[in-house]
Amino acid sequence: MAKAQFDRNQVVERSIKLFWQNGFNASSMQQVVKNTGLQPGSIYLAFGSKEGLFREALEEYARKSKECIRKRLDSAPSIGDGICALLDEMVEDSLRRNYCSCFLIKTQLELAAQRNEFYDFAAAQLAGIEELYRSYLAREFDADLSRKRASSLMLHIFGVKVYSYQRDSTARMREGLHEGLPWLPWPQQQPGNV
Amino acid sequence: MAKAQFDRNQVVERSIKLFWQNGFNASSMQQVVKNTGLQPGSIYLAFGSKEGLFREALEEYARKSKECIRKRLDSAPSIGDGICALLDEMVEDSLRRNYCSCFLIKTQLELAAQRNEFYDFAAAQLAGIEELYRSYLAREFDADLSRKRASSLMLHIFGVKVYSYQRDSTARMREGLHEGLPWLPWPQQQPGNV
DNA sequence: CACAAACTTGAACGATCGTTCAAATAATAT
DNA sequence: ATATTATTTGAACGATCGTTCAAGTTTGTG
Repeated sequence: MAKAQFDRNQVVERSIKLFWQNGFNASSMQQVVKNTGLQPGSIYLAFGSKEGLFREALEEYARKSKECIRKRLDSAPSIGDGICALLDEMVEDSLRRNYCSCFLIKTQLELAAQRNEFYDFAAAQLAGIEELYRSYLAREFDADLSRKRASSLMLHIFGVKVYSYQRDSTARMREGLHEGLPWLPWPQQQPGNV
Repeated sequence: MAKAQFDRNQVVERSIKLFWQNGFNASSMQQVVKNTGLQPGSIYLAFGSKEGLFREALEEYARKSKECIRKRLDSAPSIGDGICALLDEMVEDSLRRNYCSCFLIKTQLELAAQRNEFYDFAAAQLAGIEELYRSYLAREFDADLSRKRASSLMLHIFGVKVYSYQRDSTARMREGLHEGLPWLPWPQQQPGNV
């Protein structure tokens, strides 16, 4: 018997890129064929359907996203510092030429009307990320404040993931983040201001 | 010569509903035919293409959105009160069974990868809305603070438009908004809390 | 009423969609 | 080496996509 000849992980990675960029509906299986180098039959044998491939891509993206947050917060001198670093990365990310917001958010907005499994999954994962932040904040603040600040933080993160599409938005985003999240230990006040 | 027999405005309104709900790609012209009652030929004579109809729908949505903001802020006792009322409406809106976020934001996220005219239009309109808030805030705050608070407000609005898809999110959103926008004259502190 | 212009109709078009499957090929077991 | 099984191939399928257009109908004009 022959083993799988292709690197499943690489196929999933390239599918993440495609689906993340264009969304579910605007990504065709023919683009998948082109981007992965696999033939239709191989894809369908391995993933069953377009939905199957999308599911695996979305799950992998969510897994990596949470892993990334945990790593950052675990390695930071304080939770606040870690969150500042994460927010700063998000703002920096908006400068990339092919900025793509967040795969989970895009999936939720695109597929909300159909209320399908992907919408539910994305919602659950985003809720999981809020819970992740809350649990970290709970190490430094009381339960009530942790909950409130996690909510406020999520509002800002969602905001950044949309605001990033605006032209020359990085400076305004940073200002807005400082305004709305004054309890975070921002590296330094922007010089010569108020 | 015969005049147009159908109500163009009604067709645009129904197209807004369809496109807003499902997005550009997931809305088919056959659904438009079904929802408007018009035949394909009539639609193409009046709007030229799917893009043409979408353009008119998006433009009308943007026009009404800005009008709605102006009305609210003009009729409020203060800018802050008006903004609170608008935010409260957005939070309330998330309880509707067919909540659809914001047509401009959804369009931007869906069509960003193609960098087409609709993406540019949506971005410009959202920038216009931020400018609208800034100009109103400038009546009560100095230029620098108005700019910062308009940015912070937009981050929160974008945040609400995404966060609203989360289950039972209204209470957490309200908390998050109070946390992040403490300079607004919120009607009353939630009772029996901190 | 007759004519012309405006508008509606809806079957049909080519393109592309997601998907299938019989045949070819490659890898393993005997 | 041979048989068997796993995998790949890629042409082709039916469905649906956005769109067209010749024919039919309605409306305004003279």
